Amino acid sequence: MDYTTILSALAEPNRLQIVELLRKSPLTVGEIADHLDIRQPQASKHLRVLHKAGMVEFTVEANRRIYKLRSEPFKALDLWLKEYRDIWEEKFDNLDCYLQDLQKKVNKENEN
Amino acid sequence: MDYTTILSALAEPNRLQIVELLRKSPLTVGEIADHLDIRQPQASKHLRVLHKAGMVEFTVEANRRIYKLRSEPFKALDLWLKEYRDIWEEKFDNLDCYLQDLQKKVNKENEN
DNA sequence: TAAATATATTCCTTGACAGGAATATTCTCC
DNA sequence: GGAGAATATTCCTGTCAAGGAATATATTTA
Repeated sequence: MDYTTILSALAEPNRLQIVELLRKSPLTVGEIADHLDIRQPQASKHLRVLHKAGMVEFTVEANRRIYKLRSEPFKALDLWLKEYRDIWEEKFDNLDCYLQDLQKKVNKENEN
Repeated sequence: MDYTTILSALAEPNRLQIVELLRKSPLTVGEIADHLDIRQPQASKHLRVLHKAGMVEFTVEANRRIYKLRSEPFKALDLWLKEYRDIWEEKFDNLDCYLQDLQKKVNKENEN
């Protein structure tokens, strides 16, 4: 899954809004369509694009599907964006470095 | 400048590559066209889109234009992405919280 | 001033994609 | 099993964006 897939999935206004909605809580297709004031088929189609991009997943609940965000693409975007941080964070003083290293260690320990 | 503008600017493969290139160093239009193996007019057009999205700026140097990245849209994306961090960083232990608060204080002091 | 270089712009064509409408599929409940 | 609800899919149409080719604009150099 490459970046342009994720980015073009997010570039469509309705899909971006869907993602914003799902950030707060998982939702069914109908609920999403209601919130965005779009018709159900469009909601389904947008969700399909998001799903193919790996950005959402769903659980089947009777004849409804409950969609929620997946973390991986956001992690990927974050990783990509990290590479650009030194464009605007040119200044690293000692305390900053110390805290960042310490933070990394803590995160690493939490993975186990 | 809203997010979808930035995202659709980045969603095009050639433009994403241009951004990746400019991350390393500023470049002229011709150099960009060479690197991406595209024709000069397409490079100009893509740069125009990136410029309208506020992602690049240029300095005029004789009859050449030297393009470089602007930091603002990346800051904006980073800010947007921050809102999604708790999707995958669900676990906050005490040490984590302590360090994050401390980090915020440090950043705030650096702004002055 | 003429030629050459670097870049931007315009026009045209083609392909992708979003929305509308209708329909198919799947499940629940009576 | 039939009706209704929730969701997915298909077909159609219009719009928009990217690439190609040609041209315009600006700047340097001879």
